[in-house]
Amino acid sequence: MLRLYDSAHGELRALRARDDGKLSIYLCGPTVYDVPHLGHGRHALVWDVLRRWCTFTGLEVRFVSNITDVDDKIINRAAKEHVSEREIATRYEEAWFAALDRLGVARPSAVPHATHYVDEMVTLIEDLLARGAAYPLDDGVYFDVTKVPDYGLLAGQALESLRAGARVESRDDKRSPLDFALWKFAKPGEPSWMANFGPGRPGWHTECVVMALDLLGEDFDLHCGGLDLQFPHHENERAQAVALGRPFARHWAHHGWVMSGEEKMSKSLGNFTTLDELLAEHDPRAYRLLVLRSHYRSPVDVTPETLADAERALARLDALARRFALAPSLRDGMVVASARAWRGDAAALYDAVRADLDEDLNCPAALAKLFDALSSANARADRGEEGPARELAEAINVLAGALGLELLVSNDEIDPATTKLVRARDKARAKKEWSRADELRAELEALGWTVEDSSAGTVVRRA
RNA sequence: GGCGGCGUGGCCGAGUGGUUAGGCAGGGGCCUGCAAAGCCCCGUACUCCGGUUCGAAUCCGGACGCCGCCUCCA
Repeated sequence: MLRLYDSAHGELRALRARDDGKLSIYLCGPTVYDVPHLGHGRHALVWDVLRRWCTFTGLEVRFVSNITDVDDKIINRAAKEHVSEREIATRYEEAWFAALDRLGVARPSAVPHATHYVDEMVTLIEDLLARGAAYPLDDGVYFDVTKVPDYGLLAGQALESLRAGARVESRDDKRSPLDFALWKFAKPGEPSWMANFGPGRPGWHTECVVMALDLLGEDFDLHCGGLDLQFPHHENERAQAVALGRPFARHWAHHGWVMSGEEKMSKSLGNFTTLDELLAEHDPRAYRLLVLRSHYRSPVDVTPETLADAERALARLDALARRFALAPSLRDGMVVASARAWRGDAAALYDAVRADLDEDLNCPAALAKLFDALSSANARADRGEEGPARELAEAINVLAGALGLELLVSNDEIDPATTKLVRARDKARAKKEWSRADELRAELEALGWTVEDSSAGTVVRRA
């Protein structure tokens, strides 16, 4: 049974699903007004790993993640570029999925777009108005946070203390400075939808609550996202559901930041690296490995050094794949459990990895087990224990794949000129012409190949 | 001001009352024509000060330092 830290209760809790054998997850997706950065990458990777692992262990996972395609930031950008909001949203949604595809993040089961759910949002706001949990002002409809007795649950603070700390410049006529806009009345030139309380557009917090309830139903299992969304976004989603008397997420989980040096990486600080910039220089798997090597709730420091470190660790995994000629594990997307038939060391490895992941998704500990096993597989092969070594290597391959980390045997195209050099070198080595063999190796390396000798002769791959 | 997190060996990073985390880098060795890959061995770390305990990096108290949330943010 998977236990996860539940942000609403501040403790580890068994993830008890509404329906046996199934898991419903909602992840707040991006507001598509700019290209994704490393923080978005971690956000996507962390929950991709959870989803993959749960799928691997036999759960049927429904994973919903939205696209916020109407928002102030999209409107502002559209105005700046003199193009439509729709054009901005489409452009950056494409950029989002392009980057996530490269990271090997599986597409969600469903990707609701806020603009397709406006009618449902209007209905929800009408309901809140009817219940007296919302009230109109001249620029929009607001939610009355005092109508939710445990408002502040996710913030970990009582309403009073939140109010005292409120830094937001507040309209005097809001009942509480923490009241938030459910609906913003239309301003000239902005996209708007009809509603009997006045034309306008939905507030962000209303979008997610509607889409989550519509696609996953009441009392769905897990709502996750970044720590920065815990308050106020998730608090406010929940508040609306509570005010409506509709059970919302059973569990809440939040992941930590990507740090750039000592600071949180964020748009507002302007210290972010885009995913495209990262992927131009690094194997996407290296970023996944780097992310997996810290606990999802801790900050992860992304620097050239930590990336290089992850790349070299990845090279060891690939070397294992080469040695045992392992087949790619992700050919069909998700790896589904094949661990039941495992015996011996492979079974023990699976148990150990599962124990780590079951305890709040402890990926760093699980990876440590995989690396232990990697050494063990190589050592056994060195000793000539081919069978057990191979079984273990294959288990490592499958388990890494279950985390979305695919081990790869390089399949570089080898051009005729290179083949010629390789053959010449093998010939020289056969005749024990060592200096000639070394010259040819240097030539190959100058052409960008990594050269290794094996029992089958010279093997090259792209450095 | 309120709330929360963190401080582990050269670097990254788990753990959390007694037992090797793991990776990267470094040193030594084996293998190899030499390399590469791989294997073996090695460093014996937990911010500081008190306390609890047979025993604390791990619990409690305090100090110092760093970070975050309370405003858009993954």
